Amino acid sequence: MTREAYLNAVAACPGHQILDRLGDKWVSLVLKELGGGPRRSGELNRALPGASRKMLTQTLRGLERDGLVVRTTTGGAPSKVEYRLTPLGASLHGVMLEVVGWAENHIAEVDAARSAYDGNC
Amino acid sequence: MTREAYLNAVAACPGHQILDRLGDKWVSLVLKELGGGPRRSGELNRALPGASRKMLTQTLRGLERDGLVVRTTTGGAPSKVEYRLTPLGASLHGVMLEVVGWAENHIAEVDAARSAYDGNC
DNA sequence: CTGGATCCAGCACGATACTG
DNA sequence: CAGTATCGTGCTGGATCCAG
Repeated sequence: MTREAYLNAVAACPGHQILDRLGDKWVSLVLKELGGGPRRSGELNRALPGASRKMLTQTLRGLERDGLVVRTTTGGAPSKVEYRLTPLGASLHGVMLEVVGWAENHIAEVDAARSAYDGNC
Repeated sequence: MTREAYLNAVAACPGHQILDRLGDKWVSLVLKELGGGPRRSGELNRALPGASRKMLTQTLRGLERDGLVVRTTTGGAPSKVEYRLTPLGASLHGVMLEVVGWAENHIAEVDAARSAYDGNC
């Protein structure tokens, strides 16, 4: 019970919610893609060959729900749907880029540490 | 095969590796805890009641392997183990704090968006 | 005190087929 | 073209027991 309460507290923590989102496998990729401008659903599918349509939709729904992405439907026979970042989403994208920047600057150290660790056992 | 190749490419991306780490449920909590100074294993267990010892160890091993955390054993009968952040780890901790800061500044907007989304259905 | 090994349940994800 | 529903499965993570 204590555990459950603790877990709830953790889940309610703002930082954790966002960290969770960013950690989500596809969120960062979608954010990155959308950071380059609005995209159609099909374009995202093609740009992210590793993501099943299910996951893509799921991810986009989540982002939409959080107000990070806007979904625009231009209903026609060949339905067209466009996704684009909201200002809020763009802002988060910016933060994400900082993390990515850190990663690129320090990945060498991490790799070195990994090699050392694996080598020494 | 294309998918697999793509997934490998994604996995190899520095940004993704770090994002994955930060997104890991316990990493952020451990980082936060260790950001307050070195901790003994038992202390971490008590500080993070939601984490099973298995996950804690697993998480710490990962961080250690990445050179973000140092594990110091003072072998005695009652073995004592201390974990503390490396400079690299502290650096990542700083980046994480930026994300957390963003989260705290914008969580209200996210919550509002969620309410609106859930309300309209 | 620390942490590895094992067993098992829950769920997250992918594939497929179907609606509009 | 865009999205949903269903089903099967592989992996993640928790509980427990055991060793140093």
